[in-house]
Amino acid sequence: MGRAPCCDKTKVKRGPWSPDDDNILKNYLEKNGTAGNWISLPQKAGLRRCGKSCRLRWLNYLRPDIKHGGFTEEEDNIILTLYSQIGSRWSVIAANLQGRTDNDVKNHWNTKLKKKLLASQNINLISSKSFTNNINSSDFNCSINYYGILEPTNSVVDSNTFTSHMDPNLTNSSFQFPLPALMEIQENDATVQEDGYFMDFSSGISSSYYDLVNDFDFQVKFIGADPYYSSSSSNSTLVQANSISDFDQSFKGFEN
DNA sequence: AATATGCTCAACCGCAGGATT
DNA sequence: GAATCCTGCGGTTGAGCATAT
Repeated sequence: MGRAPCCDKTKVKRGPWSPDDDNILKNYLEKNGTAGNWISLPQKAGLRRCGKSCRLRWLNYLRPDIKHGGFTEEEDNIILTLYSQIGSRWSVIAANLQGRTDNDVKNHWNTKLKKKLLASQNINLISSKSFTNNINSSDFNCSINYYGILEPTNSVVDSNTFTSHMDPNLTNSSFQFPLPALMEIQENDATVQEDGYFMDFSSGISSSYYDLVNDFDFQVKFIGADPYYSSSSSNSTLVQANSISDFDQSFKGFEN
């Protein structure tokens, strides 16, 4: 049995808000506030709307301090910087922009900034730098080198994010850098219990999970533009492998 | 002018987690 | 400590508009 719905969908109005609905909600909130309960608010205010819908309408549109209209260059830069640091934590990013909501920032990112970033990557790839990360702990020793192969390209990788998750019980590393379409990954002397690797080419995100039983030493190369790339996320391709040989098999065709 | 395609953004959904009972 | 309620969040959807063919 699933979770009970927050309201009876057959008895509430859905879809776009009318100016009348907006006025009722705005007037009620200005007089009474939420009284700490959005769920009962629509009934008290005389609105045939779900409480969650009222909350969203107020926070994203009706609040007096909301800034409507296009984003400035400065705001774009803040979003790009924060996204590169913390990823899609839109509420945190929005909190750094006066009068912007998480929904606004998210929409702006999805429709404008992502494309802007990708366009800039195609130029910046020429100046990509190699990336090295070393992780050490008493039980775990792993050296990872990521080499960006510096070559201009028109191919697009749909993210600038490459994330590697170490065994969370020991250490955890997450880092991001411009992901070149041509790159070489070399991983040596990691200790593995359960091999699990996946690459999601629609997002450009790759993860590898390490545990602690078997030693291994391997090198993975994928060279060439990503043939799995699709501009539509609904057509995303997930390549999954349970072993290094499976993983290598998945990359046949990348290699020269 | 008609139709197809792409883009934007408001709104919805389900889930996680904190608060309350 | 368990169950329930409520809020806040990020992902997704789809109507309406703009642009291309």
